[in-house]
Amino acid sequence: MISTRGRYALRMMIDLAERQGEGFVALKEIAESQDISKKYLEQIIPLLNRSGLLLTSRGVTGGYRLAKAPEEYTVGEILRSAEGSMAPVSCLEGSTNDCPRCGKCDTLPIWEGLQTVVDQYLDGISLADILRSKTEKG
Amino acid sequence: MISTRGRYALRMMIDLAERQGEGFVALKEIAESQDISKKYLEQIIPLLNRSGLLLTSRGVTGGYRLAKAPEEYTVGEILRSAEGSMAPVSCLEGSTNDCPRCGKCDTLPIWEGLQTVVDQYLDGISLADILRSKTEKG
DNA sequence: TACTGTGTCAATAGGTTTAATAGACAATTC
DNA sequence: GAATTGTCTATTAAACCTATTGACACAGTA
Repeated sequence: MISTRGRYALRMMIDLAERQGEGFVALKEIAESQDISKKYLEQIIPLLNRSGLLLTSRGVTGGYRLAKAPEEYTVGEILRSAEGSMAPVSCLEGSTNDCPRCGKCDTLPIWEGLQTVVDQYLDGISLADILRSKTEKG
Repeated sequence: MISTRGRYALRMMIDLAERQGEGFVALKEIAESQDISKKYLEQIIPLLNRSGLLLTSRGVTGGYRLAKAPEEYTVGEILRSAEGSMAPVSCLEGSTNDCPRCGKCDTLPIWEGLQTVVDQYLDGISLADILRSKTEKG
């Protein structure tokens, strides 16, 4: 289940992608246009920032903008940054599997396959794809 | 993220599938062989039972067995029974979407696609498939 | 320089969920 | 009727989710 952290992060990134060329956009504007608590978004931003997804400007004319072109962001990378991990089970988080049953686990291959399927799907969608389907629809 | 409810349920169903022909298997045996708290499994069983996945026998020789052949169970159906829902976002739970942003939501198509991909993967694996890959491995 | 609007960071809190544990009760067999 | 099984309800400790609050740092502008 994807929490509001990931969903809000994605909506914010889409909003910023739509406003490319407007320079830095204040968080207040994003929060209002997306109808999300600004204070809560504040907590999500560091998660995106430390992955280098955003550019920041401080001061009265400050705000955020995308660090790359919309084509270069995948939904998967955004969600993984915000959620910390998209692993379907905890033993697939991190680089090593610490589960004591790991060697004889009958279900592990299922979770590994699920993770592959999910990652392939989410990494196959870019921010640009989302903008494209928006203009097609409306 | 799949919780222990779903993971334990799946492991229990695999255990029962391996013991087909042994008649009714006591929960105590399953809990011990899978190293899962028997009392916790007790709570998961009603979730599987109300979906008709198990046959029950009470009394001193009682226990559980599969209601169908292993080929007829999919991993998806077991997980959905135990977890309640495999929807990636809450607005896709249930039959109607009550989200007020539903009509203009840019991200909804992404979650719908994710759900489709996940369901197709999980419903493509049967308990018999899991037993098969076990014997192949050793 | 003082002011104002921005981002940054830490702490807190209410609610829900998770993962159990415990105990009373019901059914069945020997 | 004693023992062993399943069934049901309640309780709990910990974690997590979803914010909210407030103090602080920074950068333009008057």
